Amino acid sequence: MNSLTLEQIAELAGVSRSTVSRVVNGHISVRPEVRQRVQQVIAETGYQPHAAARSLAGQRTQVIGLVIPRVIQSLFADPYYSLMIQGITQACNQHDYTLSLFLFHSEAEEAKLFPRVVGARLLDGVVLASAMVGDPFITQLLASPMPCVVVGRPQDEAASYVDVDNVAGGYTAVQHLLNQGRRRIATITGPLNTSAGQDRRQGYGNALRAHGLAVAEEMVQEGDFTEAGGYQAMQRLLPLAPDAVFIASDTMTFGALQALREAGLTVPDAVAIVSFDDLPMAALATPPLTTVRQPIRRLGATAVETLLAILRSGPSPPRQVIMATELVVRGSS
Amino acid sequence: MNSLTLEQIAELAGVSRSTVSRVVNGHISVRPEVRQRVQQVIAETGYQPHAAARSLAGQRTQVIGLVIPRVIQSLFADPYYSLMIQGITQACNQHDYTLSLFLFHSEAEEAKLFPRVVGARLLDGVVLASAMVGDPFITQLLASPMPCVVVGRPQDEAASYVDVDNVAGGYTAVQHLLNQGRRRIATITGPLNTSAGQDRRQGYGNALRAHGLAVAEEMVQEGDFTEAGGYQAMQRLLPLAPDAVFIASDTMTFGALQALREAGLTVPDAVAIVSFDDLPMAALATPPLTTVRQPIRRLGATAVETLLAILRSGPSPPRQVIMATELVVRGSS
DNA sequence: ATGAAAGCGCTAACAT
DNA sequence: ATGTTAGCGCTTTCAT
Repeated sequence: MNSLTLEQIAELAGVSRSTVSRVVNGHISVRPEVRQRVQQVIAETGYQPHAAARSLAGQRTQVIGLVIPRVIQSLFADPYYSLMIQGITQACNQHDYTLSLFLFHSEAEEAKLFPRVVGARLLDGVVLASAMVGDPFITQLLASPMPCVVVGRPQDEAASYVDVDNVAGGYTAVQHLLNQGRRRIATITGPLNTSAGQDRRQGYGNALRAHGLAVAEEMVQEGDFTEAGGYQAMQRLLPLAPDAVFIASDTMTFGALQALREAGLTVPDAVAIVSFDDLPMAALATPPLTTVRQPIRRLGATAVETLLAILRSGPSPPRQVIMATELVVRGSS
Repeated sequence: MNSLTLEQIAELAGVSRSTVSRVVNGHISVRPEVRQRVQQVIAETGYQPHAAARSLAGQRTQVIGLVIPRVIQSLFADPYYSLMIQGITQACNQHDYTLSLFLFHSEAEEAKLFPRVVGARLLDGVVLASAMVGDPFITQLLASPMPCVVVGRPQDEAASYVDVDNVAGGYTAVQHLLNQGRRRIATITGPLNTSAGQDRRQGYGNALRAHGLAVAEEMVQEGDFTEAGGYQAMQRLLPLAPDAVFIASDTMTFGALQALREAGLTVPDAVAIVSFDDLPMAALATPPLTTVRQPIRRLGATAVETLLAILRSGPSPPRQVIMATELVVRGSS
């Protein structure tokens, strides 16, 4: 079906190579009738341009990378990533870009693959997700000339990024609990070396302080965004007898619910819970979760679109998009 | 850091372009001292070959594709995919291949992207996952000259594939329930247009028949591998008062447990459950799940390795790998 | 063992 | 509006 070249199409259509190239790339300066004829031949033959030849001559690959540095393995299993990837692929498909996936399992892999990611010119740009603050890969990547959009809030404020307003999300969650009359409000945070972990914890503190309450450090337990981590963090919290917990992800909440069940505590009567994400499973939990919804798919799609905008019109000024969250009230609070 | 070309490295090392190329590609016919000198220069300069130029001249891209046709969106959120992707990326990283991800959200996208996947020569080969039986994309793909390994059991027996023994897995699960003295054993199947759905259901039937029991069609409820689907299927099963259920995926089991809780039925006392996958969450459920473990990561890695074997030594004979499952007994049975 | 040279299939600047 | 031409950076015969 296809090892035709531009040259052959040109011959079949009785025009030059350049004209075919112009048609393929949608340039304007081609007479409609000629364009028509060429398109006809292309359709009949099933001609498909050779990607490598195009990249070589044209200096762009139409490929972008999704880079996920050193996720803890169980963390990547969070449906969060699947949803983000769905948004990313959808945007790529729509804009005729191909997505390459770089998932690193160790620092050694990061180091080994870094040159290939930035040096082999096989990527026009990169979406960087779920980076731990201070990961050397990110630092290097942002310092390189490779166009890059971070999903999350990078330390480097000159970087382009797409994020949800995690501080506001955390604030809203805790405010909701306060409004319900809860006062012994604990939190299970995400990893505090991620921006999402930090920011949601910040929102928790802000809300308490806004209501004249102090943050008790023992009421703040760090989790790791996994179900097992949520379970353990909740167990550490139980002796403190909180009447509510803000948990920084739905997945951790599933683990925390388990710990509460084992302790014989009912939700929301004994302990109210608000969590974060609104995964598809959140509505199906027992009880259904009150949770701060973030638009995960759109986050992924927006990251791609932001990257494409940078590819079109240059890296400056950095593009920074903050998306809103929305509190979804269900049975757990 | 890098827009060096082979030519420049050659000059710096005082050799010809060809020699540098030989060193880069590990050919034998280079004097050790020369090789050394060239490698030195490469290391010092951080030279990285240009991927597109290489592909164009060398006829191979060192990129493979992971193609997932038309998943229902919520299905892709199953941690199963994350785990498989982890195995796939790990194998790719190890063998210096890049992975491109093609995730289709509609038949229109499949049709639009098919020519790019097989025609643009940007892929050396393809791993095809989670295909529905009879999906036109698969038919076309297997008919094309693109080297391909299916994860699952394709209809076309001439295709190369990697799968777990789903029939045996289902059999073992149900046999376990029979051994516990259960007799009213129902099943919630996967989608019956997938090979995994079909085969696990087959194993269920085989086990019943082996014990002299007949399959009652109303005890077989089709699910869709999602939690919501499991919930609904279990609700349909409740009026039939099964004393055990074999559920074809852990994710569906989470939904089914919810339905049982709402009905006030205890697991395993009133209803015993065996499911399939052994996701990380399975051990944390209430109760912990008895489940048929399948080596999801290794499945992904093996698919890649099988594909690379085909790339090395041709498509025939088709390579077909069947991996074993293992029953993990926990609290739900 | 090494170098010279001919492409791989395309884009884009230039010429017409 | 269209054709001509010079690369893009590499691999791979073919000489030597």
